Amino acid sequence: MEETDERKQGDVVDGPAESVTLIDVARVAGVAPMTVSRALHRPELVRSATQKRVLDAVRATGYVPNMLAGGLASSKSSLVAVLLPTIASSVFADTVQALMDGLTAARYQTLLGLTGYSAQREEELVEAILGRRPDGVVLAGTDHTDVTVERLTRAKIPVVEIWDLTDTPIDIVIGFSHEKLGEELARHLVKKGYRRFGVLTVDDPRALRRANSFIHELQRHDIDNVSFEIRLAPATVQVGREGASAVLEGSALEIIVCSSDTLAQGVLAEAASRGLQVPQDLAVMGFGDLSMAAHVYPALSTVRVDGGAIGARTAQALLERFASGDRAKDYLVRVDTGFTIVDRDSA
Amino acid sequence: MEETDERKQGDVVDGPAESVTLIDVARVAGVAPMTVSRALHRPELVRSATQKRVLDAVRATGYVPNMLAGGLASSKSSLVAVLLPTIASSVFADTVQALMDGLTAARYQTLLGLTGYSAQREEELVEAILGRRPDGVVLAGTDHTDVTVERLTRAKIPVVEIWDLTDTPIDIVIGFSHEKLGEELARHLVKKGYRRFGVLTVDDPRALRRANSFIHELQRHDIDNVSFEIRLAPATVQVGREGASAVLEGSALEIIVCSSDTLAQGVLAEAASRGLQVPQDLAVMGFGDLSMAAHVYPALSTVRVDGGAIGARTAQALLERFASGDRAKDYLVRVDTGFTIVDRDSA
DNA sequence: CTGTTAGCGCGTTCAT
DNA sequence: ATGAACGCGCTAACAG
Repeated sequence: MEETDERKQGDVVDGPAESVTLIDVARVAGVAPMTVSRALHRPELVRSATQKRVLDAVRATGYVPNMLAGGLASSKSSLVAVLLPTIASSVFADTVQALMDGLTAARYQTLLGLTGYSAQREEELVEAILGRRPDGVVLAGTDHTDVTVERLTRAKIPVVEIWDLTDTPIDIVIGFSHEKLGEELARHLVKKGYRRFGVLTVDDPRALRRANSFIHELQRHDIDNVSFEIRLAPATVQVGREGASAVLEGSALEIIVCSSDTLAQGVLAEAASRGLQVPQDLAVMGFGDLSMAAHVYPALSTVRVDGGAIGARTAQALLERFASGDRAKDYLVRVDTGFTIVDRDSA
Repeated sequence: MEETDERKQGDVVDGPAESVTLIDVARVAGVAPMTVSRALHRPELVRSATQKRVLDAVRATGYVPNMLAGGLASSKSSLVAVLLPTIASSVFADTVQALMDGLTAARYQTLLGLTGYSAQREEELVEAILGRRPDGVVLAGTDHTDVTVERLTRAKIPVVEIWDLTDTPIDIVIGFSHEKLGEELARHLVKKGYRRFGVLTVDDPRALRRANSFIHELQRHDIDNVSFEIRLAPATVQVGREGASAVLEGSALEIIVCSSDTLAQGVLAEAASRGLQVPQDLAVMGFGDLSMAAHVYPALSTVRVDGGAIGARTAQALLERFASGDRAKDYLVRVDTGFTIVDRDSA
């Protein structure tokens, strides 16, 4: 890392040095401050001639509205907080993109917080973030500390829990049931004739719930000897490969079910290095949204989730609430975005 | 998508309905509002007995400081804006993670904006975001509209341009030279004996600069017949695979240089489907930070960039500025984080 | 359609 | 170590 610090040349930018306020603009435009405010936010309430003079004054002065002041005065921040476990996990990428697209179009801005899969960290972040008086909060998952839930409830703003489903949401929940997914996947694979299963998962709470309900459903079909391996998050290809070794020890398996496409790729790599054909010798099941996986590994089966839909629906739900002025949430919304089992048949 | 809206059961949360203010806390604690403020922000200026009474009152009331009001009064928002082309491109994931880790530890919050590689969109976002009076701004790249640069300069706050290097930064720049990278890579590969090159890139500005300087340097070594293919961003594996087909048309190549690891994976897939051994029959060069690539494809060469270091260094630079009270930037900082050519030799 | 008054909740600056 | 007065920049609510 080469580093240089140098004196800056004497380049002074012309124009007003101090921050321009609404009052300055009003003075230049020859109107009252309130008229400037209106011209900017509710142009329909202002004569177009006045409107023009104001806009000219804004341009002339380089005025940038202070949203801290505006928010304080109006109790509306135009801010939405988004709390995710991590940004690394690409499963959330589409969701965030769609969510932000929707919010930005409606002139909302996004405050991002990273929880690292820790409910404790989420709790701290929620406290800090509520100080910003966001108009809404989006959280990944439904596992929160009691304090988090209480703070969120007291804030009396729309709260959306995503990428999961529950009968007792804080407010709005948009996602799918990880239990149902595990169950359906088990039934699907049993019906296809698989009997010797391996399960490889990281210790992310939602992944564990999928795995547990998967295994539980297998038991209902009298399949007990499942080779079960849990690794520490984050899920990387390397973890997948090492995990595959562990899972494959002992009895020969017909299929390994992974908690993510990334893990699955590691399993594929391990399979390849052992000379196993996928899916003939060993089938591999992933989970997620990594469109890459399907292209690179046509042999990989996966459970696909539409992260973009979750994000888009979340933005929509928030904007509806904002528009309706329902700052107090007096009805629940529960959207099941579902999932799709994408199966590469062994022939 | 199954959807349900249901009336909420009559669950009223106990505790104060309206927002608690500093004054309420002061009343409960039996002190002046100012003392509460101090107890919270500068505990060392308050007697520990008073301190305790205040904290008890805070807990009792469920008070959450209003940072809009605090920011307005103190002209300090504790907010850092981060503008990225996209969140999908995993190259930025490590950077954002490290940046936010550093900032969060210092109690700064992060406002995220997605520009979609559009300087115009960036300009609009900058305007909107400056209204929030952030204490600092982080931008990907150094290509901005004049208006963007002017607004940022006028804001008189630290501005960090990352993932690129320039002699004329707005303020701070932390990254590496894409031109130098292209040049060095060309020299490296020529020295290794390669002569028949293909280049596959997406139209992201920085990728194009790498590609152009790469090709230019090849020309200085009398290599002109480079098979050059530009595709529309975003870079996906699918694009990589299709692009590979295009690049491979015409004369046989010894190596294909890609603008990202993701594209490279598509090229690898295409190579495999043509029965080409990598790197013996065809070498493939990627770019980025996708640790996955190296594990899944040991045959893939790449130019590795330490995104985490960029993020960490950016946080550090910002925090230094904040601490020094240098709201007006009167010196330039230029950090070259460099890059590493990781070569899988053909034997 | 436009102006006036009042205050959002907090921190700065003095005084005590 | 603590308190009182003032204002940050803006908008709600009303008046005209």
